[in-house]
Amino acid sequence: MTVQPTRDRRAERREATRAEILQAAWELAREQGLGGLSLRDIAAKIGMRPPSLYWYFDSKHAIYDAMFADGNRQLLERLDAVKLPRDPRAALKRYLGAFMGFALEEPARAELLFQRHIPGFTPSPESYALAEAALAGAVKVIGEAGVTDQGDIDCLVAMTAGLMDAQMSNDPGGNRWTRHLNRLVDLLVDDAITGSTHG
Amino acid sequence: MTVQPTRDRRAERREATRAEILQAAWELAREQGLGGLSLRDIAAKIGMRPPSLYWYFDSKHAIYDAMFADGNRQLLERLDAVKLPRDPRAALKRYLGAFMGFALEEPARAELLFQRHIPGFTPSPESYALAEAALAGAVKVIGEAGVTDQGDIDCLVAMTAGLMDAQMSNDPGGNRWTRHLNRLVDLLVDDAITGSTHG
DNA sequence: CAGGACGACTAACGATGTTAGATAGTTCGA
DNA sequence: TCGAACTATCTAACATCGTTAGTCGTCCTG
Repeated sequence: MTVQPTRDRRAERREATRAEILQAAWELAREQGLGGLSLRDIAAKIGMRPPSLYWYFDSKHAIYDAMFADGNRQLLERLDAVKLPRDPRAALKRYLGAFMGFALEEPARAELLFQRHIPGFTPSPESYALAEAALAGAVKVIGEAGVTDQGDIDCLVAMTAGLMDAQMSNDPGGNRWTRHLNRLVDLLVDDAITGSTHG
Repeated sequence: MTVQPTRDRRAERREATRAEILQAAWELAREQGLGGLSLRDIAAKIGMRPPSLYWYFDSKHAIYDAMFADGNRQLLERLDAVKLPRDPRAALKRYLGAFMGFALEEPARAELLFQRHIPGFTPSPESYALAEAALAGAVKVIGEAGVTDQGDIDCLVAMTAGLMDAQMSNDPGGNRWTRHLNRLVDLLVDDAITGSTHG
């Protein structure tokens, strides 16, 4: 009976190269925008020829998909690390604020995760599940703040996304829109709560 | 002394061909999405070879730019035609509702006008001025409803865009998000007004 | 040690936007 | 009226892109 190797060095190496490709892709996306990402540049950055990338990814979209999953994992990690105040309302503000901070700190990442910017790209179900997990986290905090009606939740989410989008598009690096987050959260949550008690 | 021609038939013909190109572009954008637009398809649709398009437009981006201007003119026309109720608040709701209706009735057009979807495309100053004119119209109606603070205006605009974006992305053809427009308008306008009177 | 999986390569394809250059047809001034 | 200039189209070609096919050495394994 042969001794089972405790590590699969080949798989480790393969995974390491995959990670290297993704890292190069992220760097290039940061440098020259998400749309200007080319397989040739990625390959060049890690000392490869473009076709070799196909050993690790099925297509360019597969790379985008891996980046999408990657970004959402970063988001989940960030949101998990947020220290939430006891007060549910304050917790909600902190949570959504962290979300916005995450989105704004890396435009290319936000472009991939929150805007539909790559023509023809749709996240795979597995990757999209990560995005839904992040949304589910938000819904949980929203619920703890007393907002449970789906319509009210939709409003909160859309409003947050609207602020984030306007901020990214029109005033990146500033706070012209983000500064209104807390006020709008109060407004919507108050209205949702009083509305629900009235039946 | 020569008789001045009352019409420049050549210029008319040229302008007609330009319009024909744009119409073909719109049709293709509707059929196969804004991103899937190719000069070859446009040329084929009007019985031309791709390079001939360059006699009428400097580049593919120039075609996008003309479409952007075109779409914004449609928007301005639509908004101008809206019959506004006397009541300023109702007028605002009607106005923003018309805006949303316009955006949702043709996804490809909305994609071009309101989302940043074409990599590397930025509207020319002249075309962008049209977009700003549309926004100025909204600001006017918002002001007549009693909202004059820039922050409050930003909130209203971002909220409307957020609803529209969510609606287009997640439930095209439905009203899951748009149905909240009037309620949110009331909410924001009320808050803006009471806030301003408090100094 | 032999065979197969791994991991890279070169060559090439089809599609894209775009440029260069030739060529008809049209207009207009000398 | 004739030739020059402009208009409007074409063909040929290029660079770039994502992608596929086929090849070759290397490493692990049975």
